[in-house]
Amino acid sequence: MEQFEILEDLKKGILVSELSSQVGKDFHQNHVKFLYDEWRGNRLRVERTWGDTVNIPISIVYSSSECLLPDDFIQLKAVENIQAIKIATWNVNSIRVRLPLILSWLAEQQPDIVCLQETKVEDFQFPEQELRAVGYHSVYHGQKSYNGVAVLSKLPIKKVQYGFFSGFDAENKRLISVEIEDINILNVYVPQGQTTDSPKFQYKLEFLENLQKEVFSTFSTNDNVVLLGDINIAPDDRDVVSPEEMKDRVSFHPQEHAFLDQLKNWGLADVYRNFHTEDKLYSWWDFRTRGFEKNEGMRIDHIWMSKALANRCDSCMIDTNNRSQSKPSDHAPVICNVKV
DNA sequence: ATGGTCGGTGGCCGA
Repeated sequence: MEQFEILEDLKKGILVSELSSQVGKDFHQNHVKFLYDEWRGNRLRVERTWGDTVNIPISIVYSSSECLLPDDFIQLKAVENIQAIKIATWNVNSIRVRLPLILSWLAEQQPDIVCLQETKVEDFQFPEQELRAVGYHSVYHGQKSYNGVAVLSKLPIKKVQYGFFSGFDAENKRLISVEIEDINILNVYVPQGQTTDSPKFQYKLEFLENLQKEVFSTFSTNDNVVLLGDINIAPDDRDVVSPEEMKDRVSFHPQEHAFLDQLKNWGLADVYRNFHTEDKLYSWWDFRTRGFEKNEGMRIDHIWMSKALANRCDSCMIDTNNRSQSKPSDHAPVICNVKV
């Protein structure tokens, strides 16, 4: 995306006219949209000097009636001013139905980065305008009816990777990766798997193998890596209602646990467990059995972080509040805080 | 409780 190329100039600070002539004829909608997003989100400083006689620049706060002028000096606010980055993951089970709940949740929680799964919309139907109006950039990778992943961010998104680097499973939109600040995030919706005797379970295992390859071959253990999303695996006995009943079943199968062990061995940590060690703390509850009312569910939505990042993470919680509101998702958001 | 409830689609599927 073209706007990433102007980030360095914007960090140093530049006149709108200079930026425009530097970029040349490619200075079009994308750049302008990006600048206004940053300004609206209070991440862009706009200094205006009126005429030649009065040389004291005035800081212009965004409003819907304001425009950027050629003589405005603009600068992205320094990263040092941000003390922490709040990152969330949430399987929303249709972004169209969930949008009102998502908007009220964004206003309440003010996360910096939100990774969504099961958006269930094609890209042309993604509610980009509504999210931009409340200060979020979005990148999305969707399809009709099923799957679909997206990342919302208050901070500029430096790079986007749609799907697997290898091209695996291109027809299912279950993975989107982004680079924001110094953090590489892989947002994934792992296949559910149905039952262990189903071909869908074989697909799940194949998907996990490819996901592992994606992480291990793209990054080194020293990189700031976050693998998060609807992982569709309950890691241990504490994460299901009955370990005995779940033994060898889908979402609790030894082959799925082997995948999580490999993540651990490579150097990733399920950060939720750094802060909460009790059992029966779930992130998903079955609609059909009215699981939420009985607190019968599974903890299948996780945030896995490489060592350096996990050390910067000072909290992680499952936000069950909005699960009690009208039209909830069957998943609750998982939110963590990463110090800068 | 081997059902139940959601969401999306198009005349049943996936979770």
